[in-house]
Amino acid sequence: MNTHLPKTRIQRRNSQAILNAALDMFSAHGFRGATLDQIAKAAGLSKPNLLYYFPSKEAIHATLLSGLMDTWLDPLRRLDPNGNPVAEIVGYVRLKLEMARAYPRESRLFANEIIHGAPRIHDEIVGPLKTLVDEKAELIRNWVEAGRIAPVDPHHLIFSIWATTQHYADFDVQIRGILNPEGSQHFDAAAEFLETLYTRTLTPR
Amino acid sequence: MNTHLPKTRIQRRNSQAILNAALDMFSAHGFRGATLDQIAKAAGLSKPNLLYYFPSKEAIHATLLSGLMDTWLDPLRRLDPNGNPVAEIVGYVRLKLEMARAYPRESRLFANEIIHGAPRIHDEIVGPLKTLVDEKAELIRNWVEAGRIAPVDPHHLIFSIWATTQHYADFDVQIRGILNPEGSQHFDAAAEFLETLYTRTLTPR
DNA sequence: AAATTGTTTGACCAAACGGTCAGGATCACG
DNA sequence: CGTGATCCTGACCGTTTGGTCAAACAATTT
Repeated sequence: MNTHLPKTRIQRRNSQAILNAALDMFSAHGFRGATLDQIAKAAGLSKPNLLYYFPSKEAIHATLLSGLMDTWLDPLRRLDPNGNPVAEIVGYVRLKLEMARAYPRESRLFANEIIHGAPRIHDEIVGPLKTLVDEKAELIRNWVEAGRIAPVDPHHLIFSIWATTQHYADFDVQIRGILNPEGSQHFDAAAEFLETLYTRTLTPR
Repeated sequence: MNTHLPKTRIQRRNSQAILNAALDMFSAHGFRGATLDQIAKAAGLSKPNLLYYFPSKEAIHATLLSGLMDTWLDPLRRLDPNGNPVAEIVGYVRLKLEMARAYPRESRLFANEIIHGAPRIHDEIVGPLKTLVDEKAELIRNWVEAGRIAPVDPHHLIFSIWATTQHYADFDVQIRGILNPEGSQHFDAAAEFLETLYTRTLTPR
């Protein structure tokens, strides 16, 4: 492609500017809703110049998505079989929520793709993602069987963590409309709530 | 407008066909991603004929969205101050999940709108929605103070219910890719998990 | 300074899009 | 049957969009 191993200084700078502007636009308006002119303008380039760095709109989107996948799944990968089960899972929740706070654009880009049927990352989902999730679900199942956490369906537990944490990024407008928060303070209350939610659910009694 | 009180039989039938086809397209591809030609074709009409029933693409979308809002919030409205607190909330969860199963297109339409900043329903959010949510949050707060449910942040409790239930509609593709379910059986397991999640969280001890 | 390589642009294009319009077909009803 | 209202369509239009291209400009190397 065009973007791995950017050689010159200018290439690195412009590719980065394009990807950043594209992330803004794609996450705010969706793939179809974002235009090359918008992206180019936001990146401070002309449209032909933008297309000098990426062969197509599709290519920019693909670069963003594939670059995102790894980062996005990393917290789950780090769920440690040797740690304290409840602490591990609650820690995972906290990490995911911090990512929703720090990288809402990425979360929305991802959400958009999935809502629309994941046409460009379907293989990633039924492949590596499923493998990883199944592996971690198995780990959780073992914790349940060992009586170290209260019984729960591991897959649905993971889904609920994704849902509750990413919700704060994806539905940001709705939450702000209701809470009227200043800045992102409400994330602290969210963190506390989610910690309570999962601690009570998972602590064996 | 054009669509309230459709007079003739043909008007009723075609308006309905258009809205149904539009719901398909908008929920699958977003507002910008859906085209009038697609919608018209899916509704079995020509594009000019479609525009005989609705003045614009925007109008179709607005009709869908406003028609949806009421239905979507109804379950929350029915949270009963006189019922058993835990049962009321768990019942609300169950209802929302059933809606996600029965009306995934509506859920996605809504999700799409919010993700993209709710440009067309922002007033609804900071107005009626906020009012309703604040009112129900107050109810939950009272339950907490009366010791009838364990202490939780009411707003974030509601958010988590929205997130976990709608997730099964909005992220359907991802969930199917991971679980490989037949039909929508996995909704039963989801219902059981969520019931456990909220029962353990809310039951006072 | 010349030559090579890398970067940027204005002008342009074909396709797709939302929407219009004049007129033709069909229906309901006296 | 006739006639007015409703319903439907092909042809068309202006704009936007993703993308191309030849040529100009800048940087680097020799």
